[in-house]
Amino acid sequence: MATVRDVAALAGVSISTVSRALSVPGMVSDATRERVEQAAKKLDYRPNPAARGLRVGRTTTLGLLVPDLENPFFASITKAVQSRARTHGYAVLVADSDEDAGQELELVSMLTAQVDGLVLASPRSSDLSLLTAVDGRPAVLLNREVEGLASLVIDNAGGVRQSLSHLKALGHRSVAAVSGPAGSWSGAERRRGIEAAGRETGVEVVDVGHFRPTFSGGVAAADLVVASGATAVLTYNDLQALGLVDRLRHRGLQVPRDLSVVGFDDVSVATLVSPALTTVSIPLAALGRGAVDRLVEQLDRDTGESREDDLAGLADEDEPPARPSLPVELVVRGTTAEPRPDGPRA
Amino acid sequence: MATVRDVAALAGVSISTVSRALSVPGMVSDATRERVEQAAKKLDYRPNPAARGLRVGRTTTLGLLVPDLENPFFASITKAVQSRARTHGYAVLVADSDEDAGQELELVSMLTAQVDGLVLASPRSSDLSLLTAVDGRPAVLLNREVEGLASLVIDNAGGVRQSLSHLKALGHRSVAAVSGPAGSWSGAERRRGIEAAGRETGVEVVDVGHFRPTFSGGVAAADLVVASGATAVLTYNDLQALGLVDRLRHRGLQVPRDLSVVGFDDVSVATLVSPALTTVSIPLAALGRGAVDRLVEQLDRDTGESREDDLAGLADEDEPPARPSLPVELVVRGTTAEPRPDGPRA
DNA sequence: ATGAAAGCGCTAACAG
DNA sequence: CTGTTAGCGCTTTCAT
Repeated sequence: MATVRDVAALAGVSISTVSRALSVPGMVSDATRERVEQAAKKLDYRPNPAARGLRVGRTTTLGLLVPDLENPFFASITKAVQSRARTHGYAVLVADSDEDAGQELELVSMLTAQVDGLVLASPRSSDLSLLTAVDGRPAVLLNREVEGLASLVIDNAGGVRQSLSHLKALGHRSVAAVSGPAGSWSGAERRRGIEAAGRETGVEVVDVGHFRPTFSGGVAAADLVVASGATAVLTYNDLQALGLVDRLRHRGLQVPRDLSVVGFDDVSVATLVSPALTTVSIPLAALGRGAVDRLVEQLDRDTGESREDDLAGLADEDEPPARPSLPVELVVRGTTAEPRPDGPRA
Repeated sequence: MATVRDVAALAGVSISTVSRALSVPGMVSDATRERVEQAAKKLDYRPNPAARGLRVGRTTTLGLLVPDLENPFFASITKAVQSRARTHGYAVLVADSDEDAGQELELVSMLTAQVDGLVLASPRSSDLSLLTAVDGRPAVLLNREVEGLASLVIDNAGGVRQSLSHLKALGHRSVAAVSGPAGSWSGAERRRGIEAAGRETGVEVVDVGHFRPTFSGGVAAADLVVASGATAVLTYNDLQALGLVDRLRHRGLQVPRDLSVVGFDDVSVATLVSPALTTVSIPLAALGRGAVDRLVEQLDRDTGESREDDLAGLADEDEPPARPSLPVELVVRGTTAEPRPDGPRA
């Protein structure tokens, strides 16, 4: 690989001129800048990011930690994050913790050494572990809130509220709720949201317990849902909904005739099955982008923090930037309908 | 972050001793090593990878380039690659080209500067572009072969052969084939394989043309398949198969009663639909692992190439390491059955 | 076995 | 506007 020296030699200037011509173009004469640029192009010169990073103290690399890349939710997040990071000039190091809290923490400290900031998607570790692992370094939590850390979340409560309203409007009076994993932050949020919405709307909510956020989790929940006597069900996520529908079919029950089903996430398979799944759509791309933007903000602040000085600083402290949860949207497809006139089950 | 100097100061030794104690433990006395290790732990010292990289000339980072992270095939590859890379001590930089050949090439040259080697998964660019972009640097192609580059592929021909044999055994005599994107290397491989297998088995193969490797691509192909009069169809991938089945259903045709369908890839949704898809299963994890292993081999060779010298070197040249395509396996599920006794369609 | 010093490629003072 | 120089954190001769 060509270095500054090679370019400098070819252009007949010093290495610092090369550096300047390429990064602060306004600081050199047009003539030399031209020559340097040509020399650089001719040698296919690319500044060594490691060397620059060492000098400047920034790696222009972000770290992204996800629990499972094969989960379409995180695949989309990853796609959005790396795309947005690139537009900001950052590369992204991806690490998959395999849903393991221990590995998660280790990965955080591995990544920490080689990145400027971290995006932690749905981390499984405890609040405290997370706080100490991050240890004040730039980081943004996705789909999780921890006091003291920047985070970006979706409107979980709003999502389940929309679902319940939809079901009520169809005429359902008793709705089952399948909860997600016991440790899930968003699961807890949604459960709370469902209960609140149930009270508000006067719809009876029957919690059938915690189930894994997978197809088989949904299969396992199905029979309890049927036994509950509810005419509709809200699952923790789409995969569960799919498993539930499948189990129902095997039992000879039809969706939505015998039971209405609403998922959460709107993963792409939701439209590939029939009937297509009624579910809550999450702005995945916006989530990923937002996380990167927030992280880059932090990074920029750390760098050029002495701009408008105390005035701007104080204003910021008085009114911290609004940090709303991202809106979600119920999308009604084929798995919801009016309840059977003659009672809950077949 | 703590540096070597901090550790050296705390341990009361020189910085070079710290470096040695931590990387070549056998080169320092047990006593000092102990002290250095304790100091390092106490300060939570982590060698700065960028600095080490600058000195040693290796970044211990690998680059992975994929066309689309949201495609479950590549999500799995990514998961496997980053996992395997970690066991070899490498971090991985992920870049998504959005199926765009132009971006792909640009990303290769961006990544090149900050990684030791590249894994290029199903690259869309031309052979020549790829060759010049890689330009002799360590790289491994996944799911694509280019003369002059290391690559790892699956047995595409074997997969379609198994599919066709299965259909023939069920009694099918005329099978439609939906091709993938015109530029796809594996698509071409499969098409060739189908034709060869057709000749061998005496089954008539009707190519209905190229379609996008997506659900909608399958929907679009469905009517041509029906019109072809074939009693079964081989699609380019599972997503197509799903779309095809869906379109068939809308036309009032049943799978597998009216038409048998075989996909390719065995993505996880294949089992989530009903009937579950008969498809060709690919060893995703092995593919990802294999690519990393091959890349790391190259890297190690470049480093310590003067081990057994000419003898080993010559032996290697005479007999290049076996590079077989990875075996695939047909998994028969619900979308294939005997053809209707009374003719191809309903 | 250990320390001193050079230097990886780059940028940011500091001269001129 | 441009050149010289120091030094980011680390490994690796080269001495001792």
